Amino acid sequence: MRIATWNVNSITARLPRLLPWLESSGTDVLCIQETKTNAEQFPSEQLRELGYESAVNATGRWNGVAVVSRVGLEDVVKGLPGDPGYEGVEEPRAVRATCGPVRVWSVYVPNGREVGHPHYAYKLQWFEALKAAVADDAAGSRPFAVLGDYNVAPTDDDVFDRSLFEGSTHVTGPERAALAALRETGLTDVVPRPLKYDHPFTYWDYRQLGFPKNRGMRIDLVYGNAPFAKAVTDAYVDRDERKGKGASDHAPVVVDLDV
DNA sequence: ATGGCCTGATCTTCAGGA
Repeated sequence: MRIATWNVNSITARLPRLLPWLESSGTDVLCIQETKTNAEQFPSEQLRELGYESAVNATGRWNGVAVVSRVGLEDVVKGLPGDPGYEGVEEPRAVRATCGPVRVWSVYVPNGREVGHPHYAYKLQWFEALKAAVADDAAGSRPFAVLGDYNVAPTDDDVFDRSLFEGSTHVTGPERAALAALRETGLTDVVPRPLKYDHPFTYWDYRQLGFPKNRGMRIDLVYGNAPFAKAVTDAYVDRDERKGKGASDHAPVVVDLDV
């Protein structure tokens, strides 16, 4: 089984690349983030024509997540139990589904904006809710993974230049501690291999030649439980999908499983 | 080749991204 996660930065804008990529890559299950659409405008019908069912949690121009699968789609849960919400509003940042033998969450962790900003506190609270929501499955015997845009670089090697991130979000102790706490539930960071260069970056800023200069970050992560991690036969970043016109600023992370 | 931001809405400017 081939499973992937991809922050598409608008599924409407990305559709001309997403649909061919699903087929050419042979992806069975795709976790999508930043659909930037509401559920009604999500291209469920076009995906269905390719043989994929969709579970969508999306409400408008911001955020939005989905799981699309051609190997079954059951037990759908839209939204994170215990989601703290931001300024009193719960945002569409999580959706869960069981796809054949594997259960997945597609998550879009809050950005945090700046250290000390209310959005940063929200980010840390959201991680706590995520941990509570996945703990049982993380410790379970069914292959299970939380895939998505975590908006945290787990180590200093996961950013192109640590010195440029001093005082910034995505690299702080509390954010990395939240990742560590999540792993304590029984999850392992399934680190993909890079297809080029030394670091498996998954995001490159659109600005200032970020991609050609490989000024990237690894913030799109696959956290799998023990049965999931044991079944992994390969994992890589499909950086080719970051190339050219009409690319998202994130590349897909692809994982092959023997399940 | 991989080339100096992109997206959608509040729409000719802006918020948000990270």
